[in-house]
Amino acid sequence: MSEADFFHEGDLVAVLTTQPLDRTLDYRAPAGGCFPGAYVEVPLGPRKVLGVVWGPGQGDFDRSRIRSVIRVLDVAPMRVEMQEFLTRAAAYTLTPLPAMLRLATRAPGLSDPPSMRKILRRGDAEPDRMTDARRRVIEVLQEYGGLAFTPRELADMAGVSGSVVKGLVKQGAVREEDSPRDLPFPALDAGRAGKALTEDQAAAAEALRAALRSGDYGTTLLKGVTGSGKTEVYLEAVAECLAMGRQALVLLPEIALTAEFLTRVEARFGARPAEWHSGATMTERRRIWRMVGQGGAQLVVGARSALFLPFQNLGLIIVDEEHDTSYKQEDGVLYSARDMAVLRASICGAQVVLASATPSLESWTNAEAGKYRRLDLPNRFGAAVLPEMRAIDMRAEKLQPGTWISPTLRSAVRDRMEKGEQALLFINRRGYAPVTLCRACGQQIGCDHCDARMVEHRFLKRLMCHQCGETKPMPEACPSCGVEGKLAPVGPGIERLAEEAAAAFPEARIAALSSDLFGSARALKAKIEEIAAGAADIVIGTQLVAKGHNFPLLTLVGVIDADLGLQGSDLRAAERTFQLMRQVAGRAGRAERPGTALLQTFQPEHPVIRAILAGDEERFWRAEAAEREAAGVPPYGRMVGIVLSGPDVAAVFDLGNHLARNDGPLRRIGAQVFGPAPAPIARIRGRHRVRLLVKAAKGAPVQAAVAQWIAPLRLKGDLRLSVDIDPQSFY
DNA sequence: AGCACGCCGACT
DNA sequence: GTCGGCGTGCTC
Repeated sequence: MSEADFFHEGDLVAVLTTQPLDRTLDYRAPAGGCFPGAYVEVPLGPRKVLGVVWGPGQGDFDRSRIRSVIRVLDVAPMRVEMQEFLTRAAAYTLTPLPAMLRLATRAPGLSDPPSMRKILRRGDAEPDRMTDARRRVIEVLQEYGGLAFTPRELADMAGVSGSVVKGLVKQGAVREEDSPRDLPFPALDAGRAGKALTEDQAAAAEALRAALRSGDYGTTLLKGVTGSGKTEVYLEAVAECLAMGRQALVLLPEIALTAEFLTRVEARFGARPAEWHSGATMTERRRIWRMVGQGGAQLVVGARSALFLPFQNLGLIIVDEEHDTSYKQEDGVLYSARDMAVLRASICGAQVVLASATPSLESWTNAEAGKYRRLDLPNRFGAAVLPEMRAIDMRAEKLQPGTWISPTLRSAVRDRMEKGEQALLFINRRGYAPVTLCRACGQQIGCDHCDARMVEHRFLKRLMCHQCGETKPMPEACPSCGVEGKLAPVGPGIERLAEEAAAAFPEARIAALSSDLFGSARALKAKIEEIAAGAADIVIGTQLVAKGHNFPLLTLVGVIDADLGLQGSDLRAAERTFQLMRQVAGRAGRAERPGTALLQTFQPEHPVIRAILAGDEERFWRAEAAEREAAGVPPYGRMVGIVLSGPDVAAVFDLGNHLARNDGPLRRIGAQVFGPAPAPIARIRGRHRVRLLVKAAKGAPVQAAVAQWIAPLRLKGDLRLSVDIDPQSFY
């Protein structure tokens, strides 16, 4: 930072606060001046708030009313790259900049001075009288040599009360010292030898190292199944980054941030990295935030919000399991960690590694288009044994209305149970939103106004399009084949399917697995471990959340509705089905007994189903890509979700209709608006939610148009509006 | 986000 | 008369 950028006392500076104001406010620089990027405390009305000196003051406010910055906080100033990152992330996600700043300052005690704490060492004096308790304290201090303890730690380790320690301090047998509360993280040794790599792994690692040495931005899609050594390969890139003196960040989905993973990192670098996750204590968060900001943390392993830590010299971001949908969703601000990682890296000249066995279609497309480098790791143990995959043609099956397990699948399940093996019944989406289809021809009832399927609305007794909200009465005969009485709502929820399975197999032990059903990821993980050990005959779930778990007894997977997503309602459903097949390939069954997968489908000849059955990955991606391109949906088109919510349904719908009617700014860029329709989660904590979907061409300036579109809104009462750029689900 | 200001209904 | 509901607007 040059001298010219310095603000002297009394100069006007623009300060961005974490308060939801739509602009920066002018203040006078404090005594001693300040640099741009300084974290400051400023007066705002009767309060003191946290802010960042964003640049020179705008000077458009009555000078006599401008107040002074109270003080500059004792933390490393925000770098220009971070300012740019926050600004562009705010613009991309249509989030107010102050909300973005909040994400970047989510550590407690930023405004506290670097605090000191008391630590205890062995003193020179001897206690006047030696007791058992006193002896134990002194023994602990001697045993650990030069180490110092907090009073609490020392008392606990010696098994005495705090007053014993206090007494010793008073007599000088134990000495008190001040020590900074936030210490740098232990240095990581990038020079240690890593695990021996295969030729393929070594080549991939070298490609990543070379990319890092360029010092420029670049993104690499690192594709490899579990067991292909992905982690070893990207840890080599981390080593190179650390050796260059730059910081590295490894992002993991929250559930994958395990002690096991950290142990591997520790084994590679000889010390534990900083761990940033939702369970971290206030003290840990503050230490990480400060140390990342002043270079006292070389490597952070963390959940998505770690992207907003104040790195000073970030050289590498790993996004592990990049396809994981939990990378979207964030309380407060909606952003995709994968996209934000790429944005942050492109601003600060860092490399991104997107690692996955089953990349998202977005990343696959970017690699195909040459925007990302692509590295494929072949399985160390030879080609994965894919399960034997067959389609069950549901048009030929005789099913009772309201049931979903076909006779063919049923007998396959029974067969496994008789052999003492397990079966998984897989539903590739959550919730309960039955789709109406004809059991004679397999055709689904589509909406006349858009391409989405219609869903039965149980209260209205009509069909409703969950994309545009259009309703129509349930027809008697199938509009496609004319057969009467064969139209039925299809689409089980986990609970409904569990009931059906319990009725069909009364003696079976059934485990229903849904992330909604478990309070915590830990409880879910424990349940999965039980199941892997054989505690259930039939497992019903929406995903195989079992990273790193083998299911030796699981030899049958039944996909209840493989058609979901083939007609544009839930884009990721086909991806999830395909990913499940890959996961099953790696983890289910024993070598001598590879699993079987049965896909219930009404469209066995559909190219996507055929690609899944053929087990041909590239063919699947191409078929999926073609479907999406034809439909003009992501990644070949842009979508934006607008969710309106409020306690009064009518008011929420009124607002939705008002928006839908006044769509001038959207039409000007050739975008369409669908809705209002009930949001995927139609009610949360008494608030009704309604969604509008904006669909635009790929290059269209959709953020600007949406911003213009919603700008004139005045949200009355308890109405809320949130914008979801690139939503994950569209049904 | 807070917090004050201000304009309407049920009380001492 | 006044206490208090929360709609509206401001904060450099």
